[in-house]
Amino acid sequence: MNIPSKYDPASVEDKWYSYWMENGFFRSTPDTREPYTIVIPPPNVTGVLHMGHMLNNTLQDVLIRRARMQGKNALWVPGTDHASIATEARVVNKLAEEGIKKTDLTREQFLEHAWKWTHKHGGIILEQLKKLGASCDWDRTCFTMDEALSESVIQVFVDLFNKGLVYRGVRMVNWDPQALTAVSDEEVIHKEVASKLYYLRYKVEGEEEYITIATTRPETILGDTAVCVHPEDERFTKFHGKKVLVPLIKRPVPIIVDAYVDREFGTGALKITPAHDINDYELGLKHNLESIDIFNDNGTLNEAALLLVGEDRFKARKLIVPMLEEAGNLVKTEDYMNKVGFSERTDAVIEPKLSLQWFLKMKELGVPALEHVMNDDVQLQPAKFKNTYRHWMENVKDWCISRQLWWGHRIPAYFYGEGPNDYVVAVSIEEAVKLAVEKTGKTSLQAADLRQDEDVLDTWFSSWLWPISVFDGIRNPDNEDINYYYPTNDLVTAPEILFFWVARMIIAGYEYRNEKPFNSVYLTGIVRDHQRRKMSKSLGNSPDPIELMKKYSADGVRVGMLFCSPAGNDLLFDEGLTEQGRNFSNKIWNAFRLIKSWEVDSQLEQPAHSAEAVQWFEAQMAKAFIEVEDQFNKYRVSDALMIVYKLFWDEFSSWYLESVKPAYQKPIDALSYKRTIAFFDQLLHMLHPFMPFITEEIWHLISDRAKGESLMISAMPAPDHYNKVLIGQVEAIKEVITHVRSIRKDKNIPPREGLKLMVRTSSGAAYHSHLESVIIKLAMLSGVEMIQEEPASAVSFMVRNVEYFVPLEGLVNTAEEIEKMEAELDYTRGFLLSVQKKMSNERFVQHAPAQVVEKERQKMTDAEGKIAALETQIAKLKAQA
RNA sequence: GGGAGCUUAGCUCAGCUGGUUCAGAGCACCUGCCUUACAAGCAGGGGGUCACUGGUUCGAAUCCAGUAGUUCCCA
Repeated sequence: MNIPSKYDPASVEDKWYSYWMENGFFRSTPDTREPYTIVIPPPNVTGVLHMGHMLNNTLQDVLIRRARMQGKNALWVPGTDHASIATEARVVNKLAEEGIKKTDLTREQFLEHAWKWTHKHGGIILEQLKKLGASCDWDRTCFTMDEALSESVIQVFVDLFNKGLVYRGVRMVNWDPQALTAVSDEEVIHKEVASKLYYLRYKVEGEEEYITIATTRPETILGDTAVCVHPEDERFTKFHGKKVLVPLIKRPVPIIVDAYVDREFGTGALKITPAHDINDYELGLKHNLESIDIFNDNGTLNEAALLLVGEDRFKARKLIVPMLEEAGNLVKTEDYMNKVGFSERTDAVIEPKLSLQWFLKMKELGVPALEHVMNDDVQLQPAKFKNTYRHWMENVKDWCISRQLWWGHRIPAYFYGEGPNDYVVAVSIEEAVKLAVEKTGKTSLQAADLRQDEDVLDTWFSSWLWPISVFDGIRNPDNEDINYYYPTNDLVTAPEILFFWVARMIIAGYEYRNEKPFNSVYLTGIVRDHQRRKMSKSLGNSPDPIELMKKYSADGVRVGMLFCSPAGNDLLFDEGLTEQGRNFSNKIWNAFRLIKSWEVDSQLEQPAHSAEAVQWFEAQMAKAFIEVEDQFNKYRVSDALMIVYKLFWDEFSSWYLESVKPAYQKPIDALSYKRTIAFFDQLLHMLHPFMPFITEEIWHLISDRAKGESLMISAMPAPDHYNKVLIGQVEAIKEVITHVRSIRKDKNIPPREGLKLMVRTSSGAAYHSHLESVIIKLAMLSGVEMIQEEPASAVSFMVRNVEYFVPLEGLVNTAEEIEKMEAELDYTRGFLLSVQKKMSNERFVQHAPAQVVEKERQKMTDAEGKIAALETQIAKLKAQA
């Protein structure tokens, strides 16, 4: 058979993905098995795959494939999120390119465009996930704006409203003047910005005195309604109860006193603009100040500003400074670093703004969600995030759930009049008419008389139901799916959305199922480049995942991602790691090629070295299975992979295969062949969750398989014990072999030239003679001989107190040998001294556990034996010289 | 300003309830090999006062306190 020496993934990956799909291996329906469920964190419907998705979904696929092979009924539910702000922004941009303004369209027309866009681009990302090998049940693909999910959202809103938890109110919100919508606190990103601090003096009314304040936003003075000083600040006592004139517009405003003012900052006097600063707003409420809103929704100044009407806020800032200077109000300007809030979605500077919004009361709802995370009913992996979580939940604020957008779930509130409370909340307009009639007594009210709220709900208000709504558990709370699959097992997501999403899902879970949505949350790190910069489109430092998979194969990229992804730590992605992943594929491929090239001779007896190697590898592999299981239980997927990687590369390829490998063009015995194939088969099982494609390919090539058989649905071996003693013995003979190889290299002896190894045991040290034939084979020896007297002219070494000699006539440099041994003797003496010191310390012998003391005693006798052996050898060598 | 975390080899990180699995892994590096499975490879090898200072202890990378640097979250 002629198999190429390089594995070619391109021809393999699509073939097996189709095979899996055709056979319905990804599908799941409730049955009597234990379920294992993951719901995907739904990516934005119009998004494209980035490195964060790659990491996230690789992890999910590893978990789900492993669970499936462990005999669980594994279900991974895929889907997408409508992402109102992001998607609407894209649609607006696209329309703008076509010369269409959103304001020219009706809501219905705009939504038509948005749906078209969604259908065109939606699902691209899901197709990309298939390339990665994601074993989702695609028949269950959900979208947050599917009918069932939308109805669930509306039903929940109505329910929460009826429970008195949803309310409408005027609040200071984070206004995005570009998207023209309020955004939640969590969607505001604070960044340090170099700006200026302007010192402005306000004339005291009726006097020739001035109060100087400092501000970074001079344009907002037009909305000032007070100046505030600290009550105990003596500099200002004389002004208490007086008024100052706002510069330029000369509006008299009161000087108020409040301990809120930081006397040390700026001048110790603070201008108060309740409409445009959250702290000022609070003070305004406390002191009954007027609130003057000087901005339009798009960030330009309105009539209330009196000056610079129609100018953008940043232009107004530039323009007002010279005006203030001319009027004699500008005292000085300083450079200043301050934190400014930016919109996560549009990057516009957030404007604090008073507006009428819908809110959800969070305090009460949050109680079980906090409790069940703190007591580990819901486990955060890694647990360090519990602190952060608690901090947030203990300080949770009401959630502003309305957005001034069209793309999303429209708020089901229907107004029948102009009053602030002239509305009803209902799941449908028919229901709303009924309620409105009831509420008003006006039996003549009809659907046409009602006007639905224009706003839509925050996207997270639908995704917080995701683990329930994908199983239709809101509308049909007792259906078979939700009863079987919920709560789900693991959620894999980024810590950045711990509060946006994870916390709220937990809240919704307890509110609507009286049960957690998932057992564990695996928080992945952020994918960064090797300079620790976050990977982003704007920096251009993110590789295209699809290109990466083309270059290094899906398996290679999966392995590359996992190599650098300890849970909760950011990962520094490096293309070198995907290369390592690809190289690993190749290694597996070549091991397969080797085995496949063997010819079997059933007449042949199994050689001793093969029998020994088989026994040993069986133990070594069982050990690895047990360790992998342990790592998975700790969600240390990266470490689990490393165990498999080393098992395959070092133990299996470098030690085991080299031991059983027949000489060139010689056949192998049937028993060794059979065992080797069986080992390979098990290794493929172990590897499959990480590298599904190459393992499936080889699994089909290595033995005859029936139609419809697949590695992905075959059972994962689960040994529960292994021969620890044997593994320890093999570790010792590996050292022996390495020593011999090293001597060979030092002395430049070609591999063909057989060396003789002599062994001397004393003081009870054990030489593992049953493993001798492995030593002979791998160290390429001509023979092994047990001796009493050390031979003349030999290089020697010690492994675990057994002395080994390689006689090398004419090649031994006696002086060098002596030097080497004396160095080792020195070290061992020092070591012995430190142990003796410990043993002669009575407090150690008394306080330390007996086991520890016993170990120390053993070390002492070992070292003593070693010293004795070295001393006699050195003496002998010296006598010769 | 408040809170949390991190600091171990050139890089990325393991080291759980203090004691030979204690100074480890992978990559990178150095040396020699195109040895018929694999140069995307094989064999051999060199790297670290465990940030600093003090404390607890018979014993500290590990526990405690402080210092410095660094990252993140919240305001």
